[in-house]
Amino acid sequence: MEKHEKRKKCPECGSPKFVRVYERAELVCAECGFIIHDKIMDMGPEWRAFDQEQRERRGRVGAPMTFTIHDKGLSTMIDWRDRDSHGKDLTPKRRAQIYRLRKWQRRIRVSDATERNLAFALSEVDRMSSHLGLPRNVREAAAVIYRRAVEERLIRGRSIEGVAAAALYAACRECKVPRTLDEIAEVSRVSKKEIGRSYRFISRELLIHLRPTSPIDYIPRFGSELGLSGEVQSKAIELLKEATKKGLTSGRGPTGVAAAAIYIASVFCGERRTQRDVADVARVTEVTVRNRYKELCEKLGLDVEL
DNA sequence: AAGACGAAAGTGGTTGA
DNA sequence: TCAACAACTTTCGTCTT
Repeated sequence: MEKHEKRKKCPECGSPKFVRVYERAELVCAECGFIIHDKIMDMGPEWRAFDQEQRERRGRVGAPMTFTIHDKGLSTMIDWRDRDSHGKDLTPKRRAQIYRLRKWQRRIRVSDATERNLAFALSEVDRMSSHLGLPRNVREAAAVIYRRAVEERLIRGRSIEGVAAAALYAACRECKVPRTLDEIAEVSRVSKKEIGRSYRFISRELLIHLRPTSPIDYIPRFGSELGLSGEVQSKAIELLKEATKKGLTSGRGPTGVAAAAIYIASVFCGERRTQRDVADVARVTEVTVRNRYKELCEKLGLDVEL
């Protein structure tokens, strides 16, 4: 049995220890925090089954269905070549028939405006996700939210891009892979302001109630970007749990708090990063890092020896 | 020379009348 | 609709390593 299990090793530090973070769809090296694989939720199609039992248990059949293609990837395309399945030319009569079929398929598939808009919106979601390197499950979640928004007729008067970006923002938070409004806005074609407005609107109308983003959710990403070990990240999370208990995080920007925790943890574990570096990945200023870090030190009674 | 620290003024968004 | 407000940023000068 065990022979088949090739021990994976971290490409960064060679450690065989990993921490699985399902909610974030990440496989994180326990030693250095390197993100091995951010798509562990996407385990591929179950196209093959090796015995009768597996065949019966197989959950999905056929090509995988997805919410990110406007017709859920289930439509059949008529080939554009005028050949039959053997590659022979079609008779003129047959060609005319196929031509008419193609015409109707086009009309049915993306005929009305809503279908076309949906297709466009979902391609936008996909484009933005690619830019941000988001795992597939987040894209699916965003697509589901967008579809619901369409069904509830919430798009009228709002831009498709705005709502698409808002759906993605919501999906990120839902999946605990938060991105800031700024980050979304950067890869979007609309302003941060509009995304925020759309987000508030659809989350109210669709009754999506998301807790305010926890600074803890930012730790793996920031830690990884700074090349910090799992040890530092655990320490930072520990710090943040303490801080949350004492109400130090409410009313503060989660990225700033996360940055401060990372900074403290990095110093603590002898893997120091400068305030500048930490501030950069968290997209806040050094001043904010300092202020949060001062608060944390004082109120948590930490002795800081640098 | 680079990083840390802090004061002071400015910015954009929320809130409550 | 507007003003007060808190969080955060920008800028800049000083201190520390």
